[in-house]
Amino acid sequence: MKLTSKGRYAVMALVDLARFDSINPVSLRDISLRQSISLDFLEQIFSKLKKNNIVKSIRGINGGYILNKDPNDIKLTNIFHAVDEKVKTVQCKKDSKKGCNGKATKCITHDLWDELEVHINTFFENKSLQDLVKNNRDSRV
Amino acid sequence: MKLTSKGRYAVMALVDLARFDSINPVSLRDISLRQSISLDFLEQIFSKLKKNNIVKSIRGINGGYILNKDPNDIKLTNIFHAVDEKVKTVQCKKDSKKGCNGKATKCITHDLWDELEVHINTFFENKSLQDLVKNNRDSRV
DNA sequence: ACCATACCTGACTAAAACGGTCAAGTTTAG
DNA sequence: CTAAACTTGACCGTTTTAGTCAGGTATGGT
Ligand code: FES
Ligand code: FES
Repeated sequence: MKLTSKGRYAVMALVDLARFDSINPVSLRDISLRQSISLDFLEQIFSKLKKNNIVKSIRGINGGYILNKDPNDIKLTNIFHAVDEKVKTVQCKKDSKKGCNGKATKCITHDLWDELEVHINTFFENKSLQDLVKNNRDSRV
Repeated sequence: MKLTSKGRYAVMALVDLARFDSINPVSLRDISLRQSISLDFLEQIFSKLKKNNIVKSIRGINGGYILNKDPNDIKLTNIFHAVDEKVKTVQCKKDSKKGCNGKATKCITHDLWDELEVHINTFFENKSLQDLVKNNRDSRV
């Protein structure tokens, strides 16, 4: 299971973006300053977000990024997937017939981790960017 | 968030132990062989489990470990806590007034991670060792 | 035309975490 | 008295993390 800074920052940056992009594109510099995230790191992250069609870029002066979809249609799952944070709790390869112990049968705890995986993914699938923006409406930076 | 081999092995080993400890203490050697876990690593893990009163040790020949509580009373939460796998999704210190960004206010995604933390912990609190043993009754190694 | 702004790309790296191993015990049953 | 099993703590190679650095390229405002 992975939940690292990359994923955390991705979500943070997108919430920021969603709140400010209504008028103009938002530059990474602004996000960097507002959220205290390294600019270089943000560029790395947004490169991936762009490849996954979550944001669009506008180059040149006054350029920046804008969302490529409705915030309601951007689920946390999508974001994590874009930045390669996989919620993977089982150790074995899902399709393989072998267990994580190298034996022919699944290990003694396989079902448990699988259940947990579903549990967590459900959480991420039910949360959209819009939900997060809504919760932050009153506490503007 | 952490979910590493140590936690996984701890659960795996305890399920194994729970299934075999009815008659005699179970030696780590046996668990090691049955579950394909390094013996040295198991010793490290069981040392912690013992400190947290989850298992008892019986020294000498024919010794081994036995559970220190009813399998129904051993929740996964307890196991993870014992081996220092903390389900910690927020980045900031909970009690601190400062956010993970160093600012005075909580970061824009703090509530989200907090909610996730509760979501996962609930899962672990509702699962006991007994539940896992039950599910493996039919598929004996 | 120019140039500042902002996106874009890839290589690089210090530090931490992971997944153990190794060594040197101590305790107890048989 | 000795072998089996627990006990403790140091150690370490590899991988991942969380960025940094260095150089681009595109574009629009003046
Ligand atoms: S996690 Fe799938 S076999 Fe162990
Ligand atoms: S996670 Fe608590 S302030 Fe960011």
